[in-house]
Amino acid sequence: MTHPLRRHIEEIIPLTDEEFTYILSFFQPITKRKHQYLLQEGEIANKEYWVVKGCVKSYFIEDSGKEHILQFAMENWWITDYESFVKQLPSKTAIDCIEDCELLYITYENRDKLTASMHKMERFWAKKSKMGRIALQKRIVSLLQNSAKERYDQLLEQYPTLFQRVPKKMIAAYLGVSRETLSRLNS
Amino acid sequence: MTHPLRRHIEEIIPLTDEEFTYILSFFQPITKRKHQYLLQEGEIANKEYWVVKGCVKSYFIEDSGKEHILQFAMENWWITDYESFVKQLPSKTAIDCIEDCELLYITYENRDKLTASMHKMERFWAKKSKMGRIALQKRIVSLLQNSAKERYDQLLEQYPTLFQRVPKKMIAAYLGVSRETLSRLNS
DNA sequence: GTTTGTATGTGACATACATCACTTTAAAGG
DNA sequence: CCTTTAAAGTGATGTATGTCACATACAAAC
Repeated sequence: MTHPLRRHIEEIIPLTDEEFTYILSFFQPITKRKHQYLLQEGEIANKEYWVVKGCVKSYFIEDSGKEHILQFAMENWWITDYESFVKQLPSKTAIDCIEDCELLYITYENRDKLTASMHKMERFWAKKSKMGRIALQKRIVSLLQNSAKERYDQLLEQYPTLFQRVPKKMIAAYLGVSRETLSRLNS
Repeated sequence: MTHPLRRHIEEIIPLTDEEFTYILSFFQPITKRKHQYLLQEGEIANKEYWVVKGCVKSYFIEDSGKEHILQFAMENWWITDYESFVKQLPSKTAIDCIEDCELLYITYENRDKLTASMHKMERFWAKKSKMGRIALQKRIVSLLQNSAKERYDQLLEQYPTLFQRVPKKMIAAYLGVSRETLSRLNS
């Protein structure tokens, strides 16, 4: 059976067996339990994770104690603190497991080596970066244009499974509304 | 005197004279007057613009008539409808000149050719894409975390010249507040 | 220079959403 | 299985911001 990471990469760029073996050699597997962290605020993000199984969130807590979630990542999603990873500076966000997780990670150094030695992977990540930027643009549009209810409905439509896997208060923290308001949206 | 585009690229990657001459051959200059457009909603963005002089905005108008501004671009900034440009699909946004402008543009095909034939430029745009993504992330954080007043102050601090160049109602349309509210923020 | 339009300010009022307090329900942990 | 903790719902109330209406001040256009 094809490796799930290979299937994922081949959605963008076809690979030979040797190429995928080579790519995989740059990754390490790791398992984490619910509530364990992948990155703490202030650490330098020197790994990028790919979720094999489970669900994680990247988030920060403002001084008042309010949590804001920047990203969820479920199966086949990448996650890191992007700014910290790219600039190799302390991260302003943390990443926690919402469920028990199986992950693959690639270190900053290995990603550098892999992109330098394999142009296909440079193109793969360039494409991912473009897609990520487009997704963020859409979220900005949604925040500018839509009410809490509309953003809730959009998210539900786009990621219906998310709502069975994460508590509503995290959905609220992602959408930028209080959990009380979110609780009242359906009525 | 060094060409401003060369100075701009060399902030990221050093170039030889021959390399820059080669790069520049892929660009075309164009001038536009205030209120003219660079891209209309529904067109495919087949050009990416670099602002030599002047100021432009990318925006969309929602059904109610409310304008939302996604990006301003002044001297040394790049602008296009990123999603439309990358996917070569009709754009949901328009791009207009706020002042008389001098621009350089590169077509989609030329950018393809240039990145394919010159790895330095592939890396240049990859870096730009990463930085763009980080900037969008910050804007999301700001929308989730900060009040209208705080967002106003942040923007004023980051781009003080913008406030002398564009009407306040456009600042409002960028920040996601009504122009009336923005007008009351200083008091 | 008059006219027309655009930008900006401001009062009155409406409303979406936040906050606080409390209850109910469900899940996690020993 | 029982205890503790987290999740979710709901009322009462506060507040930031939106909307509508109108006034003033410029700037552009003819």
